[in-house]
Amino acid sequence: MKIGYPCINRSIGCRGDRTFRLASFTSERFHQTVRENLDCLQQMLIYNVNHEIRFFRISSNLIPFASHDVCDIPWQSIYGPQFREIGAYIRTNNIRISMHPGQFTVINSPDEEIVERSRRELLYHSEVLDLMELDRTAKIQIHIGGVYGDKETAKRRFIRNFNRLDEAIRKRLVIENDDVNFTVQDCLAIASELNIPVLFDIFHHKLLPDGRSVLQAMLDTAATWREIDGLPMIDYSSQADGEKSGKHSNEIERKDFSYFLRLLNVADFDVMLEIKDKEASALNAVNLAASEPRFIAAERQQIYRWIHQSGKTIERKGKQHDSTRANRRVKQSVTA
DNA sequence: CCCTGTCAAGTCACG
DNA sequence: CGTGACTTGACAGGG
Repeated sequence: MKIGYPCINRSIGCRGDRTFRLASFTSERFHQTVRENLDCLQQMLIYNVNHEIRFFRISSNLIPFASHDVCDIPWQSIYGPQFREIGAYIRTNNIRISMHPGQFTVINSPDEEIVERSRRELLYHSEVLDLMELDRTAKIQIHIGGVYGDKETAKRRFIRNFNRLDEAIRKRLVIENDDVNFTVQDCLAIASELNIPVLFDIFHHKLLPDGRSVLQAMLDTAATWREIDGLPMIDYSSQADGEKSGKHSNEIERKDFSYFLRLLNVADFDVMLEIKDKEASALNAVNLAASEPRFIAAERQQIYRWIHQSGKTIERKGKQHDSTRANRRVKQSVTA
């Protein structure tokens, strides 16, 4: 198991996701920002290795406007040497890498132009990973997309459009359950047709359950990852205390995470912590995992209940207007 | 310095 | 119909 955090490190004084306004796009501005982002990426990776954090999500902002018409700069060749250097560091230190394109990447859209823009955005992501010469365990995770009033048709269109994507994209693409439209079950159905992995998001699953227990969802999604894809990835986060249902918590909750850790004894994953305070939680998580306490019999019942909560205890936002009540319910179901 | 309107992109739900 | 939310709030202009 590796533990990681997404995109930015808040304690080293640089960010790897600097960008600028489209209106202020110039060659100078572009190069300045890309240099800054790549240098910072190297610093973040070094920080991670020094702190035993061996999983990292690279920001989609690494190369701003990379897939936009405005960008005719051959960044692939210009920054090729630095990409190879970063890739060598990643391989040497056995770091797992993922990327997660934005919500504008929708390959099941009925609008062909949106599909094409999405393809170009995905191509940019695959180029970054290819330039680093990473094997196909470096993944690009996306959601299925929109429903457009007919989920089955939307799923069929995802499958059809996936098959039209470049091989460089297809070999890295993994699909993730979301919190409003497509469940783990939906993703598994699509994945079995396309023979691609499903990345399990545990928090989304609690917000949009499909009847599976957390453990069952972990086992079923893990089974979609072949040897060549690497260890299954999982997105871990939990409910922000006292906030609207669906909001990620600001820091890791030790108890919830320690229960989660027990499940990793059953099915091994690389764990991405989608938590606001980033590397701070990753450090905590690494320490918690390192000091993984022995399984205590007295906790068996609690852990069993945690494993088997299907998510029905959490109301969807919107249907539950009294969010504090929903949040209290979430908390109870986790800590009961 | 601080304030704030706005930002490449899509979809959906809320009010 | 306008706004917020989403993997990540930050940029940029004005006071």
